[in-house]
Amino acid sequence: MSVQERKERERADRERLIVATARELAEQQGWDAVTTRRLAECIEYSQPVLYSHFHGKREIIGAVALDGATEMAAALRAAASAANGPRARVTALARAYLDFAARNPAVYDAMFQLDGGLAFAKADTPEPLKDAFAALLETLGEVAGDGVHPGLFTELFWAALHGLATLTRAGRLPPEDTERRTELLVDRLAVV
Amino acid sequence: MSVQERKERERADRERLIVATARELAEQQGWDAVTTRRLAECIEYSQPVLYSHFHGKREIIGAVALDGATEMAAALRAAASAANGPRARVTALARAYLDFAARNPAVYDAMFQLDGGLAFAKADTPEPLKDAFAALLETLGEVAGDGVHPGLFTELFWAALHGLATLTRAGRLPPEDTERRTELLVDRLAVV
DNA sequence: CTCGCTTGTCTAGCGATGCTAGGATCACCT
DNA sequence: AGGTGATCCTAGCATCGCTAGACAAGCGAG
Repeated sequence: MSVQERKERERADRERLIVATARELAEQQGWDAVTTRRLAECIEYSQPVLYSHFHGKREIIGAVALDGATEMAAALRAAASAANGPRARVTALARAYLDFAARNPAVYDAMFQLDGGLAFAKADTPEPLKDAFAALLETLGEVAGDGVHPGLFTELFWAALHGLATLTRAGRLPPEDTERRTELLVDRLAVV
Repeated sequence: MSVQERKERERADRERLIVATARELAEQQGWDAVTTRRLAECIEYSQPVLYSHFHGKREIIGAVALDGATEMAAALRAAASAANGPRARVTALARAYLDFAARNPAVYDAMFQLDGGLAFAKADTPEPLKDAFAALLETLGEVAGDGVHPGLFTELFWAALHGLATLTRAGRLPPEDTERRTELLVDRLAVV
C-alpha cells in the first residue's frame, strides 16, 4: 500500500510541477513560448509525460487558470477586508482586481483570454472560478442599489473591470489614467 | 502606362479578395481555421502570393481589423443618429456595439483579441481605429457629466462594453441577461 | 515577328508546433 | 530470481507560418 501511495504522491507532485512551470514560463516569456517540448525539458521529462497528466495543452492552461482563480479570490478578499465602509471596499476590490491582472498577465490570460477548456456560468463550472466570482459578489452585492439583482450588478462591474484590464494591457488604453478610470467606475456604478 | 495601371488595379482587387476571404473563413470556421494554405487555396493562388501582399498572417488579421473598425464606426453612428435624446442615443450606441460584436465575432477578435500588429492610443494609430473611437466619443461625450473628461469617460464606457462583449461571447456571462446589463450600464454610467 | 528581360507565380522545403504509437526499461511482487 | 506490469522515452505524423529558387508569362526593343 505504502508503495502505491508514494507513487501517487510523486505523481501529484509532478503534476503541480508541470502547472507551476507552465505558469512561470508563460509569465516570463508569454504563452507562445510555452510549447510542450520546452515545458517537458523544463521539468526534465519527455513530452509524452505531459499527456499522461493532461489531455493536451488546453488542459494545462486550464490548470493554470484554476490556480490563478484561487489566488485572485484570496487577493480580492484580502483587499476588501482591509478597507472600511462599502465605498472603500469597492475601490479596494477594483484596484486589487486590476492589480492582479497587471501583475499576472499570463495567468489572467489563462483565465479569461485563452481557451483552457473550462466551463463558465454553468452547473459544472469548477469551484475556484465560482469562488472568485463569489468574492466579487460579497463586496459588490451591498452596493448594487435597490431593486437591482446583486448577481447582475456584479456581472456588469466585473465586465467593466475585465474590459479595463484587457484593454489597458493590450495597449488600447493609456496606462497612466488607470487610477482615474477606476475611481470614475466606482463613483458611477456603486450605490453607496 | 495603361498596362501598369491595370496591373495595379488587379493587385488591389486581389488584396481585397484576400482580406474578404480571410474574414469570411474566420467568421465561418474561426480564426484557427484561417491558415495560409487554406486561405491561399480559397483565393486560388499559392501561399507565397499572400506574402507579396502582407508581411505575414498578422498583417492579414490587421487588415480585417481595419475593415471591421470602419464598419463598426458606421454602425455606431447609424444607431446613434436614429435615436432621439442623449439617453436614447447612448442606449442605442451600446446595443449597436454589443450587436456588432455578437454578429461579427471573428472581426471583433481581429480588432481587439488577436494580435494584428496595430498600434493603439498612439500617434501612429490607423485612422479607422481612431474614427471608431471618435464615433463612441461623439455620443458619449455629451453624457460624461460635469467635470469629467469626455475622453476618459468614453474609455471607461468602452471598456465596459468590451468586457460585456468578450465575456458574453466566451460563455462567461449568460447571454439572456444582455439587455438588462446594457440598461443597467447606461443607467449608471451616463449622466442625463 | 522574334528575342532578351523583367515581373510574377509556383513547387518544394525548412524549422517548429501539438500530439501519439511502439518499444525499451525499471521496479515491484511472488 | 524471474516474470509481470507500470512507466517513460525515442521517433515520427500531420500541420503550421514562412521562404528560397526554379519556372513561365508577358512586356518593350530591334
